[in-house]
Amino acid sequence: MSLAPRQKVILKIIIDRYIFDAVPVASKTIADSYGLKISPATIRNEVASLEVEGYIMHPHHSAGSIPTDKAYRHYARLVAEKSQLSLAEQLLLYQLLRSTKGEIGQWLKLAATILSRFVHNLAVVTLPKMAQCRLKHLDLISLHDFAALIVLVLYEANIKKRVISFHRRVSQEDLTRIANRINAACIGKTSIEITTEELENSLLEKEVTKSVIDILDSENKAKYGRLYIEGLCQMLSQPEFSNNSAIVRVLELIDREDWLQSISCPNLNSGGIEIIIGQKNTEEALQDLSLVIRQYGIPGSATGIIGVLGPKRMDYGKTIPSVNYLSSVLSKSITKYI
Amino acid sequence: MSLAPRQKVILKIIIDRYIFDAVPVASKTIADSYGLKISPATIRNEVASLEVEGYIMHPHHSAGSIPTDKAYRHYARLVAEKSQLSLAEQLLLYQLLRSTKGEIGQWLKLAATILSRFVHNLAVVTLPKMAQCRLKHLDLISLHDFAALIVLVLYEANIKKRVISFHRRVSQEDLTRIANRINAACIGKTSIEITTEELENSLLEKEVTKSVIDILDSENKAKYGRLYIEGLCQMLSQPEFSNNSAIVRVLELIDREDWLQSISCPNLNSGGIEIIIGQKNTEEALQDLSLVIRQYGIPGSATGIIGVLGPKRMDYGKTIPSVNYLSSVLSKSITKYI
DNA sequence: CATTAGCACTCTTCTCTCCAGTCTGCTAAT
DNA sequence: ATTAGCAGACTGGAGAGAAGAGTGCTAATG
Repeated sequence: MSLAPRQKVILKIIIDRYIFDAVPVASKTIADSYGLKISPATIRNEVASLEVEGYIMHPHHSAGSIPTDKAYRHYARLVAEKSQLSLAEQLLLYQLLRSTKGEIGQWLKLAATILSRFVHNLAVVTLPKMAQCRLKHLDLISLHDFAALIVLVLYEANIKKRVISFHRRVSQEDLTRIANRINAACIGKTSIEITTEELENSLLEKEVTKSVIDILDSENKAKYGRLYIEGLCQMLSQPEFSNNSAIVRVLELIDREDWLQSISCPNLNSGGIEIIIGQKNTEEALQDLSLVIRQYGIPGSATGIIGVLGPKRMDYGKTIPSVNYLSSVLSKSITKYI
Repeated sequence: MSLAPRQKVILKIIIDRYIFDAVPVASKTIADSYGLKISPATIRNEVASLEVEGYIMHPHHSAGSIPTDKAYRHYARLVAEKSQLSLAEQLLLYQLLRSTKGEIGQWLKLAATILSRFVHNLAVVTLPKMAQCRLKHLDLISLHDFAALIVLVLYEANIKKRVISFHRRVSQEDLTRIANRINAACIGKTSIEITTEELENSLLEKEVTKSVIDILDSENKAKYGRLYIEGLCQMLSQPEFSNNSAIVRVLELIDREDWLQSISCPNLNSGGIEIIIGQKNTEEALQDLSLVIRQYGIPGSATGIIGVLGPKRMDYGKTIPSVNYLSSVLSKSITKYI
């Protein structure tokens, strides 16, 4: 059932207000502010039907109204279509993002920090990642006679390293020779394509190739690249986290490396923004929280995600366009690094 | 003034007990437990002199005793000399540490996780780092015509990368040639030694060399290598953090990248364990906490640190030998990676 | 018929008090 | 030197009461 226009206005006021000060909104407050020319009594009637429709609830009998998950979702859908950052805000974020150079990881971390400060919640950004990693360059560097460092440069400018041990002495010359051979044969290939090659002449070469495939495979298995999380204390300063069991729940969640992987985000691959509010979260620890995330990067090639985690009572009107904007900035700038 | 033997016993009981259950210790509790054959009244007399000496205090007039910073320091000094992990504990930690392979960062992170679970507090471990970084290997990998990825392998198996942009087209062949020349001339050198070289023939080579020096320099500037922090929620489950302003204070501290750098640890470079309790911390946010850290690695070559952060009321008897033991294990195993 | 004023009722929150429990500090006795 | 005993101090929780905020309902109003 659709809401009457005035109900929509009242609902919006309740949500805005509650997002602002985290206090249940009284009918008098609604009537007073915002120049609505109706009395508290009328508002109470409307609020009663909003409650029947499941958009608001009361924490106790004689308390003001607070929005339900349904209301937040309704609100977020509206906001996602309409809200944009002002030019000044866009410029601010853009300028802040330019203040580092060089390393993509540092830069994405900066992006997360900026986002978290801007929306006062926790920000997550992942390194961009290919669906199937391809080898760009291989180095073998002798550590000592019986061990070497494998350095793998992937497309997306990502670097993986691993130590490999040998049962016999191996010189740097041997290693260089093997690296050259593998580079010549495997550059641009995925782990599957490398397996089909039959380049292994020596046992050593075979061993190294196996490690390379192993590294590529383990990289492929991950849904996202390395995760940067910033602004924990931004989020935890929110009144929702005044009792510390809520804090511990969040900390335990993000202590787990894979928490982001287990969240299902159907819109993400199509490039849309994904807004998961409250109970809709499959992850139990997230059921009092909201997650706003979006993909960035070059679809089909390297993609990462950027997003915000916070209480359901987050400022969607600011958060959603911020994520959208930063996602597009990252998408454009990422080509520099790849 | 030195304490009488019985005072020492009582003091130890108070500290042990308070570390165990975080509740002020009453004279009756002391008398009852531990088979002391003296009455609460006698104990109260002794406690009174302990208070005069500054070893204990009372949170309010008729409350039990809690240890002061001075008491903790006294206690920690004793423990640091005597305590050792049991063989079973050593074996446990050792086995747990073997469960990963390949990448040093992952391994150190695992070490931090194990330590934090073991002592129920926050653990910090840094990547080992040379006082002066030396170049081990340089790679230049073309990203596109106008940009390349500089990959620097340092001793300590540490890898640094940076994107460099050019004003004209540069092919992979050019890059490889430059990389070979720089490798030939600079391997094993520090940033200072490289500057004195006069190998820059082309503008391009000059530019790359400058970047290399820059990367080495910025690496030199840092006091410690990359920091791994684990077990935040272990620490925050302690009763000391039941009010969340204490939590936010800690979070704000470790959000700052450089917090560890600003702590002065005179014992660290001589290889000893450093125990900084309460007010002795220069960092204000740490003044209610204790930090137990120690160097590991190969002095003069690559060294890192490993330590534990927790409330002053931490289990020094377990924490100190754990840090000691893990530091020595890391020192031995680190050679595999370097 | 939508709107509103008025009022009874509910629930929270703050403060105050009281009481039981805990523990110390002191004194006098051993 | 040690201890028993007791007064006094402080905490923490329970309970009561009052103030305040806000709703739901009803009846009146334009």
